[in-house]
Amino acid sequence: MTVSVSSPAERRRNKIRARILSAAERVFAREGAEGLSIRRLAENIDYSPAAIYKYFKSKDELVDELKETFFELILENVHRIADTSTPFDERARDCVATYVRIAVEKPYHYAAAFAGEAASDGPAPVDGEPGFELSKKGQAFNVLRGMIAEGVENGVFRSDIDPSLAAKSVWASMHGLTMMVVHIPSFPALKADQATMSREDFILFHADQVIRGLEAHHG
Amino acid sequence: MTVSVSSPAERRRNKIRARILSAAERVFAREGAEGLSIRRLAENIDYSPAAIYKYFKSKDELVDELKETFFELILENVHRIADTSTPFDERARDCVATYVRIAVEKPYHYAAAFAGEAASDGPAPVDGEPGFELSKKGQAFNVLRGMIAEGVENGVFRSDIDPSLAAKSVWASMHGLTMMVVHIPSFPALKADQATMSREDFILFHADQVIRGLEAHHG
DNA sequence: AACTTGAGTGAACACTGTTTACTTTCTGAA
DNA sequence: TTCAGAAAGTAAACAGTGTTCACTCAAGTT
Repeated sequence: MTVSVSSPAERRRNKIRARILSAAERVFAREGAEGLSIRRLAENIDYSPAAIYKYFKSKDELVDELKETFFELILENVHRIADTSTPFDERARDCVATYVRIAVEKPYHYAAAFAGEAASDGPAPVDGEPGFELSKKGQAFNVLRGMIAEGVENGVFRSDIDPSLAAKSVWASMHGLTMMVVHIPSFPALKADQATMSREDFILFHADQVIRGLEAHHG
Repeated sequence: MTVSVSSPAERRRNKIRARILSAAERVFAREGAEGLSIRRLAENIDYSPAAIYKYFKSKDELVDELKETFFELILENVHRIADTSTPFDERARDCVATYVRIAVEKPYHYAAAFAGEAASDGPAPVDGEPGFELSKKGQAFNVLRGMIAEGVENGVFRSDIDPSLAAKSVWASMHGLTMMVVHIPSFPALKADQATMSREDFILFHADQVIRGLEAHHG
C-alpha cells in the first residue's frame, strides 16, 4: 500500500499540467482566448495537440483555470487591503483602485472572467446559491459586503442599506468602470478644451461617486 | 441622364443586403457572434457563402452593422424619454431602466457592442475625439451629459460636478449593472433567507444609488 | 512474464472565415 | 440592337480552428 499522498507519476503529471497552463497564460495575457489555440499551444511546449486533451477536458476548461487563478490574484490583493487598519474611506478607495488596476493589467483575463460566464459554467453562482461562497468571485464579493456592513455599523453609510444588496450595486459600478477602462484604450479622455484627466484620477472620482451614494449625509 | 437617386439595381442590392442583415439578426440575437457563421447564414438565405462577401467586406463588418442598429434602438428609446416633460428624477430613472431593459432583451448585442470595441474599430471614439459626437454611442452619451448638466443647473446635483466627467462615471455604473444583468442569468438573486428582489427593483435601486452620488444633499 | 494503465501521437472529422478563378446575368452606351 | 464591361453568384480551395479515434510505446502492477 502506497502511503505517499502524491506518487512520482502524479507529481510528474501536475508538473506538465502546470507547464501547459503557464504557456497558455503567456499567450492568453497577450492575445486573449481567441489568440490562444490548442495547436499553437501544443507547438510551444513541443507536444501534439491531442496531448493537451490528456490534461484538460477542453479548451474552455483550460481557460477557466486561467480565469480562476486570475481571480485569486485579485482576491489576495483586495483582501490584504481590506484587512488593513487604515481609515475606512481610504481602505474602500484602495480596494476599488486595486481591483481596477489589476484588471487593467490583464484585460483579457478580466473580460473573459465575466463574459464567458453564462456559456461555460452554466448559471454562474450568485450570492445565495450554493457554491458561490467558495468561489473566488464569491469571496471577493464577501469582502465587499463586509466593508459595506462595517460602514453601516459605523454610521458612515445610511442605516437602511442592506449590505448584500448594496454590495451588488457597488460591484456593478466597479465592474462597469473596469470594463470601460479595460477595453476602451483612451478611456476616460476628456474634451480637448478641458484638462485631461488621468486614469487613476478618474478611478478615484468614480469610487468617490459610488461611495457617496451610500453615505448617510455629506456637505 | 438618370435622375432617380437610387437605380433599380441599387434598390435591389439594398434589398438583398437587408435580407442578409435580417437573417443575421435573427441568428445573432439567439446565439451571438460565435453562433453566427457565414456558411449557416448563406444557407438560410439560399446563397453561397462567397456571395455574402459581395455585400459585406467581412463578418466583422456585418456584425458591426447589427451593433449599430442595436444602439440606434437604445438611443431612440432613451432620447424619447429624455425629451419628456415629466419630473427630472423620474426621467433619469426611466432612462437608466430603459437602457438596461433593452440590453437585457438583446444580451448578445449589448455585450458585443462593448466587447468588440478595441478589436474591430481600433481605438473606440471617446468623448472629445473626432467621430464620437456622431456615433450612436456618442449621441447616447450626449443625452446623458445633457441630463446631468440640467440637474446641475437646477441645483439638484452638486455644483462642482463636471457633466462630462460625471456622465462617464454614471455610464460606467450603468454599463456594469447591464453587463451583470445581461450575463449572470440569476442576477441579482439574494440570499435565500431574505426576500428575493426582482430585477426591475434592483435596477431602480442601482439607478437611485448612482443618482444619489450626484445629488447636492438628501435626507 | 503477462497484463493493465497512462502518455503521447498522426490522421482524420467537422467546423470556421476568406479568397480565387470562373460563369452567368444584367446594364448602359454606341 | 449589339456589345463591352460591370456586377451577381458560385464551386473549390486555403488556412485555420477544437476535438476525437485508433494506435504505439513505455511504465507499473500483479
